[in-house]
Amino acid sequence: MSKVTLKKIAEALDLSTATVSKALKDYSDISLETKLKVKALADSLNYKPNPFAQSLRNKESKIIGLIIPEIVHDFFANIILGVTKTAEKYGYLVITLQSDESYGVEKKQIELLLSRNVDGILISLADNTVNYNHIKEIKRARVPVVLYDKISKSIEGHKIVIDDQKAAYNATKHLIDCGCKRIAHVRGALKPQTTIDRFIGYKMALKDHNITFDNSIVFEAKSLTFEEGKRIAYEIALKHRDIDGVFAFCDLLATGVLVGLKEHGIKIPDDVSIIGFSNWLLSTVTTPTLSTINQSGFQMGEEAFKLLLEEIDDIKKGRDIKYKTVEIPTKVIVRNSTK
Amino acid sequence: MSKVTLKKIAEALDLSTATVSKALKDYSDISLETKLKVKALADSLNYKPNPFAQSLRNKESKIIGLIIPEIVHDFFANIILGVTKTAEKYGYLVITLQSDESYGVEKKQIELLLSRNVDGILISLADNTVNYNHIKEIKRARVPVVLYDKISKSIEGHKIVIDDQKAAYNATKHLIDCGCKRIAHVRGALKPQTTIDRFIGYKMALKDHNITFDNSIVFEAKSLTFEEGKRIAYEIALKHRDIDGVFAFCDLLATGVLVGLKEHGIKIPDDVSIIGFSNWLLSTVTTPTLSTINQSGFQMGEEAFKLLLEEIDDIKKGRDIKYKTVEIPTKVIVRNSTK
DNA sequence: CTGAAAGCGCTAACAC
DNA sequence: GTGTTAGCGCTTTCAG
Repeated sequence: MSKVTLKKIAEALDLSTATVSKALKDYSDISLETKLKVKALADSLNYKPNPFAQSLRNKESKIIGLIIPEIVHDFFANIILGVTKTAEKYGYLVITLQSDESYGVEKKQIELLLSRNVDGILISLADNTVNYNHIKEIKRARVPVVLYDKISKSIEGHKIVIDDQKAAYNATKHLIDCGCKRIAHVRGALKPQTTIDRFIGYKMALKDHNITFDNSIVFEAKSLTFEEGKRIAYEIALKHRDIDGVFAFCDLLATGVLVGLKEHGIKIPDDVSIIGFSNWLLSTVTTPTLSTINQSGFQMGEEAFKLLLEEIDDIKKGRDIKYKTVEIPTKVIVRNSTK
Repeated sequence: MSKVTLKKIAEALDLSTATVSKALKDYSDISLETKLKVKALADSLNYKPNPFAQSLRNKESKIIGLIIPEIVHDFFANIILGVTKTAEKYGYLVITLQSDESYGVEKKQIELLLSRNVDGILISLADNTVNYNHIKEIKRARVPVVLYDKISKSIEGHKIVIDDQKAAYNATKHLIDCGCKRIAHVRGALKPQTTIDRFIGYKMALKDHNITFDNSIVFEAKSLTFEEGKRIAYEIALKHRDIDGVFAFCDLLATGVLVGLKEHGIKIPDDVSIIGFSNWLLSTVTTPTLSTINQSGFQMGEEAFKLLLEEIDDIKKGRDIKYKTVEIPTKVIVRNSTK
């Protein structure tokens, strides 16, 4: 059973390939009769256009690239899902690549995607990416790019973000609303923008509620791990018994803090309230369950793809584009670690 | 800056496109001098062959499809990672699709991948897939397929699996080695092969160690959730106080059981030892930490891709293939929920 | 050692 | 309404 092509259908019907092609695409200058005949045969032969030929001719692959820092991660996995499901709906397929949070890998993968002529690229920048030549490379190749989640202000283009400052503000405010007076923050490493923004949101909330900011109860996590959260909890238990609230950079750290404090006989939430960030699966299984900030990866992926598609269409039609930054809403999820 | 093509290089060097093409591919019938000249110019012009044209000519896309029941899942996410990283190494890119554990979606996605002429497909069957016409469809299109994780014995082809019976046997044996005499099993739904196999392994271990099997302490989870684990724990706490060990189908259920039993004042592992399955992140953050079975998704993905590549090559070279089933080893991870 | 030519399968401008 | 033609960019005989 060799492949059925336009030519075969044309020969069988004694038409030209051009007519067959147009008939299948419902061109207005083809007679109804011919269209019917052609479609009937194409159907019965189960004709499928050859995508290689179409791509060559149309100069588009209907495939986009998606670069993710880390696939095994609830939030990013949901982004993959949002992107692929939405793309599918619009006739696009997605090639997913993991950058391992490395600038070097990220750069290589962009080249790889470009060399395969993808129609667009979705990328979340690695934490150690400080140089944007690789992104400019994409622009130079006139391929649409949309930055999502970890973006850079110094790059022009569509962007999808969450408002980390606002989310952190709300998390901290929730602790304040629970009656906390002395609220610690467990932050991430110094550089990434998300860390900085969540720290800023935390400080703003304190200020707006007349709580003096005290840098001695801001703890920098050396790694975003459960163990590191526990280590910091020990420090709190030993040296900072007056703390009555903790806002942690992410759920894994928060879980470590929760378990670590409990080991020292500190009651959650009676003695200390804790809130995390991201709404990972594990925040639903701790005892008590962990309050957190929900950020919908699916929605972010969905919006990211839609913006990319918009840019693809704009470029195709030669429209000029005004770049947008879309914000995905976040929400405080109240569970039992805050009262 | 319009695209540089073979033709441009040929004209610039006053050669034919054929010669340029061959020079770049180091054909033996091209003079060294010409090769050097061509390569130098191609390099300086940053020539990249047009993949659409190559695909059309060579009838291969260098892209494979990967169908996953559920992306947001530690194990499957690791499989994606193993597949894509390995594929990348061999010059292939991966299109990932989620079947939502649905036969209907799975079937559609296969058609989609086939219509895009992928060079091969990797698939883990949805739990409710009982009909294999869609897999036969792939074979009919002469596209290589490899089944991984959730396979079917009635399909011919390469397969990658873990030995669920053996793994469950070892999990149960570990409980026995810990001194447990009355071991419950929290199983999954009736049908999927994994559920059945883990149940069989459990029974075999009991038998080999002279423990009488008792169906009244086999609990069927209606869903693989934390809450369901808790519900079953309550049942155990109320009606089966003599149970001193629990082997759960997966870590999420095990975590529910652990928390549920603790709520009833049952000490883990002193009163009851618990072991889960899959080694999810959450098994490292429970109190006590959860013993479990590790199954390497990365390795499974890696092996799956390699087998697929083997089949692709075999078909290309017209070799006949003898189908293999590769087993990925599992390991008992001893943590603090078993003693 | 090099090149002419054919063709992969499809599309679109243009002619009839 | 339909067909002719001319590619898209690459690879591979086969002839010279």
